[in-house]
Amino acid sequence: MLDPRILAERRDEVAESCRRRRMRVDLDAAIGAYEQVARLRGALDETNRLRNEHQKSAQKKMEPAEREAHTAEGRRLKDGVAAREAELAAAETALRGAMTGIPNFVHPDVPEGGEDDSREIRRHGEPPRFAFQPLDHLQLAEKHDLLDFESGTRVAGAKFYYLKNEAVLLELALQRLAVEMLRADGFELYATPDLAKAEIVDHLGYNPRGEETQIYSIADTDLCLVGTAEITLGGLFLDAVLAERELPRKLAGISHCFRTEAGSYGRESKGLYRVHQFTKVEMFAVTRPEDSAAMLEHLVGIEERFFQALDVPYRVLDIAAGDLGAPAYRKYDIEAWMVGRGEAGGWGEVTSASNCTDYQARRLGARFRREGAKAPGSKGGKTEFVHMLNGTAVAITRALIAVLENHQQADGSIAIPKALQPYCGFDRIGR
RNA sequence: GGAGAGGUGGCCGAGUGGCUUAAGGCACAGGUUUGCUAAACCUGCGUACGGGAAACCGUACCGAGGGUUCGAAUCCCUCCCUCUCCGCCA
Repeated sequence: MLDPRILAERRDEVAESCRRRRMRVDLDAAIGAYEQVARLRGALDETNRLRNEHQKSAQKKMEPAEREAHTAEGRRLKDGVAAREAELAAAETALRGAMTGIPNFVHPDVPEGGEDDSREIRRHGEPPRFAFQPLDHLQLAEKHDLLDFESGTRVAGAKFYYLKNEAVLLELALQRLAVEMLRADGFELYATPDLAKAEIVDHLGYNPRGEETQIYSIADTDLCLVGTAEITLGGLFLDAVLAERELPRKLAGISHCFRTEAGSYGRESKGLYRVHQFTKVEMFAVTRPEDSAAMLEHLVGIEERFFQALDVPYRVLDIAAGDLGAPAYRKYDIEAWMVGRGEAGGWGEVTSASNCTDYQARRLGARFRREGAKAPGSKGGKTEFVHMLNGTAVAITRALIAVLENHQQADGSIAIPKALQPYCGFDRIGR
């Protein structure tokens, strides 16, 4: 969420950001709602002040008639307070509604346009050339008995699957490789809840309910199945006030991810590419405002090192404004080469790293106190909102596609990248 | 799941209707003093919003939400959470 005061001050910038994102948002309604809230809060404060004054004057002996008049006046004041509180609550609800539709600012260097306008900024490795007809990951899985989509469909529904045999060990190996790399880089390791309260989901900028939602809800509770550990890692900082010397915080979280994939059936959704459940190791960082840009580069660097270790060709994209999520100020995706995409292979998204600046932090109440400022318990310690970033270390299903398809051999076997071998315990699938 | 006890400021902890818009202590910050280490004393010390150049002033907040009352940390109701014991269980 943006700060309504900042919205009022920098209205034109926000309007520009909405234009670049191709979103139509009524900014003036939000500004008006904020002014209304401020006005009503002032009125409530004043009414409360009168009421407090009135009560203090009652702390003495009074004649019955005087006492009665005083009591009547007290009732009147109380009703006034209640009425203004109701007005204020309604206005605050309206303001929240207006503000949640407004996306974050956009970094000036982010490319204009939509999905197809993202800018390729780096490329590593070359798509493999096979002297034989390569198979896609579904065919490879069939050949080596690695996946069971049919049973997944029968037991849980379309787009659910079972991993089997070496695929199971590869899932664990990919997790372990990612976790070891992150630990070496100073990340704190977490295994996180797969459910979160709708309120937390909302605070991270995801929409937990409604037609378009990507999020599953648990019936008769206020819980959601998380779409990413970004939600639960971010939730760690609910109403937190951190010391400056604690920053940056770098957290790695393993979770299962659940997505309804509403409206996405039939689009690039072959096999494991788009499924309702997968396992992910997520990176989450909390920084001072001046450090978030460098942290975004750092997160992408880790993602690149991971795919280099898997010996998979990839490219890095600076995502265009029209394709950014509402909380993201800037986003880099990594696309790995996938042999099975399109006619002759293609790039498929495997990771995504976003700098959400203070957009999520404001809603979560995640702040920090500068070193110069006084500690809690003493005077004058202004707090500032932290910046929050997230990035995929590894989304197992998509990494699995890339590994299987890129490392298939002429004899039909699949070579396992060296970096994974210590963790999975084999160097080849098949033969 | 059953039974009991609790949730007060960064921490500990007092507080059963107006004399507390939260005592006292710890921690923290500034100062005074004692020729070391250290201690003693004084002062200050929550968060958010609004007003003010500032000193400061106003309002809200004692787990959350309702209720009673002219007045609630304090009484009533609902919910959440924590702890102890029992049961069950991976």
